Amino acid sequence: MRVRLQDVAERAGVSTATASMVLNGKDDSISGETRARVRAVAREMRYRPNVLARSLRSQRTRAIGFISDEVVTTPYAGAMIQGAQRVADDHGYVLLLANTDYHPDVERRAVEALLDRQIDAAVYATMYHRIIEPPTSLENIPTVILDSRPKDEAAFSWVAPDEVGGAKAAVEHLADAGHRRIAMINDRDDTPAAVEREEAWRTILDARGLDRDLDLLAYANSDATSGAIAASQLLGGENPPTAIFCFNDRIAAGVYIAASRLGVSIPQDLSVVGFDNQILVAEAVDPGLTSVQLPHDEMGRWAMEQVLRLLDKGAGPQGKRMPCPLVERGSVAPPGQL
Amino acid sequence: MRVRLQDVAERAGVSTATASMVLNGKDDSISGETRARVRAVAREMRYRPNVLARSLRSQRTRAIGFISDEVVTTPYAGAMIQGAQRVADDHGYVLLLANTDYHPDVERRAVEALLDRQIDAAVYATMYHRIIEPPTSLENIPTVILDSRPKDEAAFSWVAPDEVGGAKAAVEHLADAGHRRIAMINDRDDTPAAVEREEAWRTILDARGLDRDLDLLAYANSDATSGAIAASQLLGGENPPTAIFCFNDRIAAGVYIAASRLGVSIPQDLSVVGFDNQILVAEAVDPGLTSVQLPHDEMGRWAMEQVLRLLDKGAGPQGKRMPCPLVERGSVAPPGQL
DNA sequence: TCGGTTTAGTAAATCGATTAAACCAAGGGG
DNA sequence: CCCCTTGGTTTAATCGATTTACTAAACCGA
Repeated sequence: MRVRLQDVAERAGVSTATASMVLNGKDDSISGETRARVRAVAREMRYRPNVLARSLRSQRTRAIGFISDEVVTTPYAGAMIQGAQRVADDHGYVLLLANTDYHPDVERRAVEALLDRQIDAAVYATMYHRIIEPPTSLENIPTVILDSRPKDEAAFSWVAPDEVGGAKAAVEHLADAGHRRIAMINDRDDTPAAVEREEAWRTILDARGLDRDLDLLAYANSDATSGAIAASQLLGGENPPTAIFCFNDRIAAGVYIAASRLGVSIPQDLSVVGFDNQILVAEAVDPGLTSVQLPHDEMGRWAMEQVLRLLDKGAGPQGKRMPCPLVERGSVAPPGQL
Repeated sequence: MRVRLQDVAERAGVSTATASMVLNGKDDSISGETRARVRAVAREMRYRPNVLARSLRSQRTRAIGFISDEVVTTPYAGAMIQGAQRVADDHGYVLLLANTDYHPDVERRAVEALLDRQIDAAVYATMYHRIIEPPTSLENIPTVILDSRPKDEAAFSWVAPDEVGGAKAAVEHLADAGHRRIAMINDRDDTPAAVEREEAWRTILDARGLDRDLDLLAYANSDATSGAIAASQLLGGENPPTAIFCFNDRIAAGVYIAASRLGVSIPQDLSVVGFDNQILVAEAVDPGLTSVQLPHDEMGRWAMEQVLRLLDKGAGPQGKRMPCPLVERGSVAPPGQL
């Protein structure tokens, strides 16, 4: 059986009230002697407060619900949880995990379960950047959206990647290397990530006065096989690009495959930039893939820090675009002298 | 303010005792009429019990601590959490996350924090298979070790990959394809994974009467660059192998890189099998990498199921080796006719 | 009609803390 | 000598449920 506050109090010859005050630092009106005795006994008996009882009384649990659509299949998500978890831990908070499986009913049940446990606040995370509408029951507690944006930006705090900034950096990097025909293989889905990255690509091409033919844009599903098909298409044209900016690293891996089959060598004949900076992919290909990093860890941290801000300062909702730095490896070089 | 049981009871004109019994199905001695009324009122008022209060009274929280050394950086871990989480969820349990950062002090603090919250049981997960000694405070509650084995196998339940079985399958697959010179690139660390996979490789070579020269075994760190170096070494010998079994997929990616540089084509001139079946890597290379899958999801499920078994049947500790299936892609073919 | 059993329900204790209010002794001021 | 602080501590209420022990009324057979 665990040692209770009462056990400590008895052994120290005081009431539980006194013991409680001493151990919680509210000991202004407790004599130094008693204070020392209680502390000594508590340590000696290895007393640890029952958080359940404390929370019930104080109406604060120091638990944060972490709701996500898929928990963690990709390494994507891992870093987000990790970032959030660290910050929570540093402040004596604990994370309560739940997932929605992309299903409204499951989501409702999961959120209820968390609220039943009286979580103080929640983080609502998604596996990829999109526009969402969290369950209304979350409006009653501080909630931060992680890796997406809410339909109603005034209702929730949120943090999402700065897709435009990241994509611009990627395309500018290629332009700076001297490329004039920079293609893009985008994802087929109509997500903010796809839309904004493509828009950024267009913006830079125009700003730099570079070629922007129709046949410099191709679409693929987000996997290597599909990426290889799109790449063969681009490279098989009559005036092929000298550089390709890919929606993600898996598509970029497909570009490597297509290039190798066509006898096009990277980076001499073709430069490639990916997105996501998935170490596993970026370092599995040769030469290493230059890629834009999604700042999952930073976003996770920011989300939790924002939760804490909302909790103690009662600050208002806030949105944040997190910068996406370019990570250079060996897949970019000046265009070949054809 | 949330609706309390008392509110329901008042509205229904009964005592909280009655309301509690009705809502918990202990209503043998409650009239059908009262029963119906209480239920109706509860539904109408959207009553949800306060789990904190219930847990305090009943001494059971329906919360399971999930302790891991790194939480989740690799996709490895993701699947383990996922598997465990699903099972927990199905049984009305919730996961409380904590990590140890491979540091005993952090671990102690984390475990204390969980115990303070009165978790009913714990899962102690690691990012890779090794021999561990969980903190003694966990011996007081049902604890299952996930992806490792305890020093004292009688004290804890555990589940770990069947390394030997998986590795044997891989090497046999190569032998079945007709290879007689099957090399292995192993990890340098002295972990169960490395030891057991190498042992399995030896066993099969001997059982099949295949070559087992010293120069068929190389070591590398677990990344592509290091794998490439080891592979060049193997392939540059005077009597090079026709197949390589790699400790993991990242090393296998290195083999691809080395092969491509040496003009050795896969699978015509060289067959490759990896370990881990990391989709990201296995599908990023061309041809796709045949690899042994680590059953993370299954292990996660099993661990949680075992936790539940320990909780309600009070069963004794148990160990389990989870099979590692071989996933075939395109990296294995019969040896070339040199 | 009486003791005994059912039926239907309630009062109060309990889980383990926190905290507002009350209490008591000592000392100082009028 | 009484009142008022002040310091030091305790009493008791409270958080929101569960559960044990108990009661009141109805019923039942002899």
